[in-house]
Amino acid sequence: MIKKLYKKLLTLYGPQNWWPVISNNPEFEICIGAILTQNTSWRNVEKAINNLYTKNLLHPERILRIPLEELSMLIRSAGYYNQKAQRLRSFTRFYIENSERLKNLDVMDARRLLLSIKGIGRETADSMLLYAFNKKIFPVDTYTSRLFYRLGLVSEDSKDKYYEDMRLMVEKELSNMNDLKEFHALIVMHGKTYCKKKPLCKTCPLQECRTKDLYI
DNA sequence: GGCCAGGTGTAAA
DNA sequence: TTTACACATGGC
Repeated sequence: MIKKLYKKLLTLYGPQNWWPVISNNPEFEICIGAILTQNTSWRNVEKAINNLYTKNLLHPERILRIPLEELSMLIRSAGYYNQKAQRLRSFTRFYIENSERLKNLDVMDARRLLLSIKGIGRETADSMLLYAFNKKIFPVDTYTSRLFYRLGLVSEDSKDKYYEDMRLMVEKELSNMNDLKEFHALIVMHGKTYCKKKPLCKTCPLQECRTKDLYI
């Protein structure tokens, strides 16, 4: 089922080639982006990342050197800027100390480590692990939860409640790293296009969805 | 002008 | 253990 859905989305939208980066420091930039995009549209995040890039701040040591208030203003467009500036800091401090160790750890050990940082929840941790550290894990986001519910794969649209179930469903069927990256990106693309909170089912190209009564 | 976006932490029930 | 709320800008 998952694999079929993946193929379908791939045919519909083509490879997404996530995660988009602009600096020569993808690993750190992706982690920063993962924090900034928490409950925020990527469009708003891009502006913030561009600001950081322009000021040459997409480096752990540099980003720690500017005043917190200045950092907040640079990422203003990404929303929750006071909170996120603090989160960027605490993550970066962790990153400087642990990034090398992270690379050598088993996925789940690395995950536990990331989750111990304040401001890094499951989705953010899993996004970092997959896209920045190239570890095989599937990040479940709001679009995944919504789509899986509408497909009847989970009994309600609750990301928190079924996070691990949905993650494992995917990891069970997709073992290739690139497939995991693409699938997550494709779900977001499809979500932004059709599978919105106010669904565009009439025109949604996913037959498997349209035939379900649940897909409302 | 309201709704929503690639969530997370905390406090109350 | 679940639920409610704070955090906040910008596009449609």
